Amino acid sequence: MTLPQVSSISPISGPKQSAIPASLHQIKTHCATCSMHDLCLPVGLSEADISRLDDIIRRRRRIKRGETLYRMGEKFQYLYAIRFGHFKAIQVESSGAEQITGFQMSGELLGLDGIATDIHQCDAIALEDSEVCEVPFVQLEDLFREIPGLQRHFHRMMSREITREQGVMLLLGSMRAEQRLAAFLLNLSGRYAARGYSANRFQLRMTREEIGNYLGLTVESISRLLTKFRQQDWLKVEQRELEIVNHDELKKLISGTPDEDCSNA
Amino acid sequence: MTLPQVSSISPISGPKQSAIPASLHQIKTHCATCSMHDLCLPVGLSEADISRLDDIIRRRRRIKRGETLYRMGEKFQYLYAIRFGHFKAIQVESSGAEQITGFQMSGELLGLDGIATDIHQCDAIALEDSEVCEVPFVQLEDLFREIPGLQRHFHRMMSREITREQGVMLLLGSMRAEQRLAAFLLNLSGRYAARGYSANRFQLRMTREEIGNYLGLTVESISRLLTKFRQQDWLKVEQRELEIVNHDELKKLISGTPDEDCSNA
DNA sequence: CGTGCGCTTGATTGAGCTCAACGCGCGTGG
DNA sequence: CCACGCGCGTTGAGCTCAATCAAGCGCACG
Repeated sequence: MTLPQVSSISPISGPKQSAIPASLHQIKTHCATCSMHDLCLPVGLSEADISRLDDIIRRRRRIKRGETLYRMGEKFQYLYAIRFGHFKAIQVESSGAEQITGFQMSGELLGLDGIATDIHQCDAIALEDSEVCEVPFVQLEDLFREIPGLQRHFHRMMSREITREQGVMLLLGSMRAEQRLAAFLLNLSGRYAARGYSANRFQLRMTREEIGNYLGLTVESISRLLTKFRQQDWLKVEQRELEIVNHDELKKLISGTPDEDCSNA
Repeated sequence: MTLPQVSSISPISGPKQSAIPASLHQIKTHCATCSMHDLCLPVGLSEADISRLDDIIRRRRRIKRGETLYRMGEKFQYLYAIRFGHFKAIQVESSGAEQITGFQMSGELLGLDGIATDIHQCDAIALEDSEVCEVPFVQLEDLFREIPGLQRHFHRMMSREITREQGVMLLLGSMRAEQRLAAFLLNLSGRYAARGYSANRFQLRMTREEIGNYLGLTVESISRLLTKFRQQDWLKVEQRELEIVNHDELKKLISGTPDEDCSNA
């Protein structure tokens, strides 16, 4: 029940907890002081508007590692903005096969899959102890009518999710194993960079199994590829600790067509 | 240069052109009389509200087979509601590799990928002579503030696009070739059924090449699989003409895990 | 101190790719 | 009118990349 340890993730620009009385912290969520502020919210939103948003976000939820935030088939009521932590979203097929459709991190939104039918279409599971803001969607939609900038921002976030998934389709549909893993690692790298963390050193929050599942590969393949990348001095890997040593080679690998000869044919 | 043969797709409930003066047809789009009405619009929208929507849709566009509706990199301004016809959306990679991320048909929306950055992220190409309504997005967002039901409906459509893509990720990430094709055919079947066409007999609007690209397989694989399905009497195929004979076997194939023994282990 | 999970590595297999040839229908031009 | 080329589809043969199967290691945790 303590305050989230925002300091532990140490964004480049730390929260400015300036003049807000401590007592208020317990009843308001304070988007204004959230470190993920500028990922969740449009730039230039007024103090007053932020406060109105705060007003409808009545609850924060802590989700421990391995726990589910919501499950497929449950009624959809809330969107969740991740304050800190990591999640995976998984789709379970009738046969029982699981497919991870995404890994979400702080500043990203969970629950968009539920809007279509008012029923969640996938499970969201915490990869580590995490915290989310619970945003009642009906009230959020009401607020859109009063804060056009917020509406626009929300549409952008949904659209970004659509294009993100299109990128994954490209990956799954037309890349070979090496390329998939390289693309995955660079994607993580970029997202950490956008959050003010190192683009080159970070911790994998998911197992090899989960990476493989996401990329349409097996654990063994992931393991072998990581070994290979390490041997080529493109990365350093030790358990979950990862360092990207040769960003460029990984990039080349992705865009490099199987037939390299087309460069000066 | 002839008119698209709307009659050839013969929806169950044809447009009711009742009492509207012919002259008006040229300046208004008339969602009310569009046969895709109930796919595009929320149920229970008032006449007045529909008319307001009509007012912002100033243009219909005809797109001939093979022409692009919009291209990656172009400025995003409009959403497009397909009145009739079929499109494919393709993502082009830096290396030049193409990936088809979806096939859209009448009553579906195109352009959602552009909202995030105001730049289209993929190409939309007509698979046959088609017609779309051009909806200026900025004005549509304004309208959302005044017609909550329309806002809600739009959010549902975006969310449906997200879950649709998640389904494709499941397909690409964890299904074998047979299952992918079966899932694809049943998906088409369901969508035609929802439009009042036959669920079991329809025409493929795309080449084998395009199907393969979409499913992460080669033309040859698609061809072989179609032959196989035909030999098992699950389908009849002749050129683009397709009839699903054994719906159930196809369904079983999809959900059937490779190891069948887990049913009563 | 065992037990299990996550990870790695090796050996083998096989699904789907690649390459190649061919057929068919259709439009185009001689 | 036929010849030709071309796009689309089919089929076969061989190969390859990643899956599967199998074994073992190390660390965390009861």
